[in-house]
Amino acid sequence: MGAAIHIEALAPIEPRTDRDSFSISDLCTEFGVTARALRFYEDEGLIGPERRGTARIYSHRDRARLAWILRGKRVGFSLAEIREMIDLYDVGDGRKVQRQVTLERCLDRIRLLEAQKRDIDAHIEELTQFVDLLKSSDSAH
Amino acid sequence: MGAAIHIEALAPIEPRTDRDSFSISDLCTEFGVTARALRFYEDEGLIGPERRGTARIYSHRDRARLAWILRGKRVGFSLAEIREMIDLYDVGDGRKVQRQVTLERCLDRIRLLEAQKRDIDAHIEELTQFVDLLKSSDSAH
DNA sequence: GCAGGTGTTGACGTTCACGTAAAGGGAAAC
DNA sequence: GTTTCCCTTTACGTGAACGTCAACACCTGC
Repeated sequence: MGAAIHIEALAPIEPRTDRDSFSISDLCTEFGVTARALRFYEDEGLIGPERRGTARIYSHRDRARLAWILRGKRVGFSLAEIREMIDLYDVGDGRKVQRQVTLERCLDRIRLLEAQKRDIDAHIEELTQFVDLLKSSDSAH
Repeated sequence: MGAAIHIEALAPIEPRTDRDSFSISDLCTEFGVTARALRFYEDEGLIGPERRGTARIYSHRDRARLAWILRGKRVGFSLAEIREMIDLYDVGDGRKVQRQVTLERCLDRIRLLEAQKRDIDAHIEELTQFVDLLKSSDSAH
C-alpha cells in the first residue's frame, strides 16, 4: 500500500473484443492481483469460472465481475459484503417480497456510498487547504 | 458491519464549546468506538492525550484529531497511512525540501481520493440502475 | 469503609484477506 | 525424455485492527 497509486483504479474497464476467454494469469496481470487472490475469491463464492480439466477459464462475464469485485474493494467493502451484493443481484428476479428487501438494501448501500463521498470531499478539502498553506509558506521563503 | 449505517458518518463534527476536556468514555460514546480502539490508536502514535495520573484527558484538539482519524478510516486509509499523514502535517513547518516532499505526497493522496470518488460514482450508478430495474419489474406484476 | 463505577496496563484471542511454501499434473520446447 | 512453464490443491503463516479477559487503582456515594 503506502503512497502507491494503481493505474487500473483510474482507468474504467474496457470490453476487450479481441479474446473470448482468459487464463488466471491473464486476469492477474491485467488487474494487478495475484492468482492466490482469485482462487480465494472463488473459494468465497464471489466468482465461478469454467474449468478445462482443473484449469480455470474466465469468460468476459467473469472478467467484468472481477472488475466489479475489485472496484467494490477499492470503495471499502469487505469480501463478505461484496458477496452479499452479488447475491442480491442474483435474486433480482425472485419473488415480490424478496425484491422489496433487495431494493431496500440497495438503497441503504447507495446512501452509505453517498455518505462516503461526503467524507472523501471533506478529506480532499482539508488536504487542499494544507497544500495551499505549504505552497504559500514555500514562496514566502 | 453489514448493512448498518452509522449516523455519525453523516454528521460533520461540531466544535462543542460547552466543555474543555473529555474522558475516554466521553469520546467513545460520542464517536461510537471502544476504549480499546482509542488506546490502540495511542499505542500506534496517532494520538497522545494528556494524563491526570494515569487517566487520559482529551483536549479539543485531540477530539478533532480523532474525528479526522475516523474519517480517514471511513474513506479507506489504514492506520499506518493515517499516521503517515499526521506526520506530514507535523513536519509542515520543517525545511524546504521536506515541505516539497510533503506537498507531493499530499497531491498523491488527493489524486487517489478523487479516483476513489469515481469508483464510488460508478458503483452508485450501477446500483441505481439495478434499483430502477427492480422498481419497474415490481410495478409490472 | 466498602461496594460500584470508571479508569489503567498487560497479554492472549480473533477475523479478514490474502502470502507462502509444499507437492504435484499437463503440455510445449529443446 | 526431461527441463521449463503454467496451473493446481492443501495447508500453515501473517499483518492489521481491534476484542476479550485478568488483575489492579482511584474516586464517589452511602
